[in-house]
Amino acid sequence: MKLITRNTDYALRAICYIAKSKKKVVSVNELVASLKMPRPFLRKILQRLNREGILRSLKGANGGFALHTTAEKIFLTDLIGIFQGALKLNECFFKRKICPNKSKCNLKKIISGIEADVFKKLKKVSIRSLLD
Amino acid sequence: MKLITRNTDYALRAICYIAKSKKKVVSVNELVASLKMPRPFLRKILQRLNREGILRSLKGANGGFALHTTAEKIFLTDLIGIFQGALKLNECFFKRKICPNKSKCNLKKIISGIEADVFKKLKKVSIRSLLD
DNA sequence: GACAAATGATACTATTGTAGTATCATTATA
DNA sequence: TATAATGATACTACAATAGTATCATTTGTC
Ligand code: FES
Ligand code: FES
Repeated sequence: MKLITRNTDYALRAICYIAKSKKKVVSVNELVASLKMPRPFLRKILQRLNREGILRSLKGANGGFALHTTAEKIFLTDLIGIFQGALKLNECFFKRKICPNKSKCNLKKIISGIEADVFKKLKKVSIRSLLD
Repeated sequence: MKLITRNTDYALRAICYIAKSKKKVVSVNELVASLKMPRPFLRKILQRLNREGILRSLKGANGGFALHTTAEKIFLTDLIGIFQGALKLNECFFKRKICPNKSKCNLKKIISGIEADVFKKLKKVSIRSLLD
């Protein structure tokens, strides 16, 4: 079971790199050279981050990607939300229908509690806090 | 992201059913009729649980499955371990090699903490505690 | 002993989610 | 206008999950 998939992880590294960079705007070329990630995959990820408002992009020569906001305001939960969908540890499988048990199910209560807890912790993790 | 996959979930329900049943030994027929799960899939799961020492099986007419131990001694983490492998939320993707950063990586520390916490909570959940 | 009712073992298929590629269009700078 | 960048989109590859199908073996009952 993975809490963080590869695209989230790559996104994280790329954003951290950009945040640490002297230059505001960083090209995919530079990112690929430094982070050793597959270029087309990384491009897809960065384009997505641009669409989602985490990064902003500049086209044309000398173009690249920059933070749209600051490292303090980007959270791990944002990235997980984008690339992995809402965190849902919890889902009743009972015949794939809405479960008649839902309200009294013990398991659901337990898992929901864990989920809330995990989310609370992840929500505190900003890019800034990962930069050392 | 799923904390509990379908085979773990089915295993859980089946074990609970057997634990609640008046009869010690319950046949797949009865389980399928009551729990409405796909029969061959459930069989595969039960056979696995037998091999893993959670259930014991009785072959031949009037055969079926019974708990190998008591409901107090079977934990959610056992089932997750069997069907989903060791819980590892955490794994550095850096070029798939062992990461040189491992010791100082902030992200790793955070995720490891969360993992330990989740595991601690799941470890407390016995089948008994799910029976109402 | 024959038959029926059960599980054991094993190999196969289907679906989904993740990971990654390929290509062409568009934009900005020099 | 050539070039260096991103935008958009469609496609392929791989792995994990979910499920099926079949035949062999064991056991109780008539
Ligand atoms: S059995 Fe449906 S939510 Fe638990
Ligand atoms: S970067 Fe390798 S463990 Fe975090």
